[in-house]
Amino acid sequence: MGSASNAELAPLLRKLESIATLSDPAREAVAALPMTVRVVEARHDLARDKDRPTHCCVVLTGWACRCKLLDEGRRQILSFHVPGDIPDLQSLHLKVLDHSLGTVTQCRVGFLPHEALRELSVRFPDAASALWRDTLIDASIFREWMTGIGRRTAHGRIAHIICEMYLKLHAVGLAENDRCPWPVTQTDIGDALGLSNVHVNRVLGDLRAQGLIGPRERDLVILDWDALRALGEFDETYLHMERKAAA
Amino acid sequence: MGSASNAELAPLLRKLESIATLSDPAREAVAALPMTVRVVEARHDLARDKDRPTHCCVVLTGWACRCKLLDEGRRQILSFHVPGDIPDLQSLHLKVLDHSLGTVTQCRVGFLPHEALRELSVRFPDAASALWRDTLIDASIFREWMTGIGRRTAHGRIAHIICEMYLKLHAVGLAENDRCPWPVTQTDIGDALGLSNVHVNRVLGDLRAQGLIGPRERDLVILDWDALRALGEFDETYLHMERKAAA
DNA sequence: CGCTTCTTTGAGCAGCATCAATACTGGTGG
DNA sequence: CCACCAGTATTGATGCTGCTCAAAGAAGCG
Repeated sequence: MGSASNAELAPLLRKLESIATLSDPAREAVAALPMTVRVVEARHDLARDKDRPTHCCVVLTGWACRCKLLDEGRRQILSFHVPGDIPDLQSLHLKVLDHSLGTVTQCRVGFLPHEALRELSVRFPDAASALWRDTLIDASIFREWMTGIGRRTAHGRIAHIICEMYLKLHAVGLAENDRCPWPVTQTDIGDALGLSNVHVNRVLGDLRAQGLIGPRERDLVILDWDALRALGEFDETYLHMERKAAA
Repeated sequence: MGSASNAELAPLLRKLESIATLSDPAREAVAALPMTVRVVEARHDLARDKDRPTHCCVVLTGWACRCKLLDEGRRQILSFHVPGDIPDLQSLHLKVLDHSLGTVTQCRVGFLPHEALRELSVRFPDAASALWRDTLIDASIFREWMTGIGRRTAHGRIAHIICEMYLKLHAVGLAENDRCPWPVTQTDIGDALGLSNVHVNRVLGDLRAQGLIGPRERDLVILDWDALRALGEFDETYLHMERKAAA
């Protein structure tokens, strides 16, 4: 456990300022939020379905994801989260969690007491708006994923999520030069997109063979933006970004 | 066009009180919101993708839906809306619409100026919480639909949406005795669940043959709740209702 | 270097899409 | 009152997309 500090909260501030404009007092109030920090190993739960959390989590480093578990091991990943995200901000107003939250990679995670966030919201309406807006963008991404899963081909879905994750990472300074971290397994991608891991593998193979993305390595390399955008019918409006990037 | 009145706003109040608790002053402030009312015919747009609305819509009677349109006539319906719902509440904080909103049946629709809602939010924090909460439940339903489309069979998805719509209608007093209005076409259901209209027809036929729902008529009749719940793995937690029904 | 996790590849198949034709239903006007 | 019409529901035939099962490479890690 650590204690609150401006440095620790930098990812959150950068994220909020990539989607909204904060007044100086609001920014300072966010930076002064009490936060405890923990390092959580990869593939561990941060909160479970049916929990009644008293804190919200901020991802400071690493990737997290939210998911629902069904019968017979079926899993639906609902979202991926990168530094600056507050994946369970909705728990501020929905007492019971309707899904689980866990790490994908090892993460540094900050815990913000609901009480402090509620007080922030009442005292700084523009901070409240920024947080509300964050949850609305979250919902907008759900709509886009739903559309992909319901009505796009496997190739389109995968092209689309590549575009999305690159832009999300770029907005917080973690992607540059058409290259970004890609710590998720093909099974993760499948569970996010409603596909089997085997089929994800084959489609990624196709995209590589067609020169849209680079060969397998630690980072994902995007070789042909136009083709990916076209294949995934990608239109970034739904990300509702205020500015292009923070880096 | 009409003008604001308590009677017109009753569906909105009933909906908000089914998901949150309002203080007396907040309830009165909601009832005093300025609203213009229009009757909109079935299958007409209320707002379009890329619009920058200055009002939010409240459904007063009838059903509405939100959808995204893709190439080659593909369509994804994102949600269905019944009286009391504010389908585009997110436009209060997201300037550009990322999808369209239209009527399913003929509707009476109320239009609430963003300005009035923003003022309400600042003056009555518990009204703001209720509205924020409403958008969070919206998002929760998106997560559930995403899970269904991604990981449930066609039979499960259809069973699930039947359970969901019945409960939503029941919460605002529009469903009783395992019977509820069902004004959507099989193509609508398909576009909501990522299925073809033909397959929806076959699955509905199965559900009827197995005695889970009644024969085709104006209303949908639920004959076997337990079987539908099991088939759709339906767990209403995600609807985050505060009380069982208003009727 | 041995273990586990992840990726890759092959073979066979099932769920659901597509195309196409036929019935039904409610609403309309003569 | 009935014929007509548009939209919707139903049914059949066919085949593609993506699933399942299975096994063999790669890669990271202690």
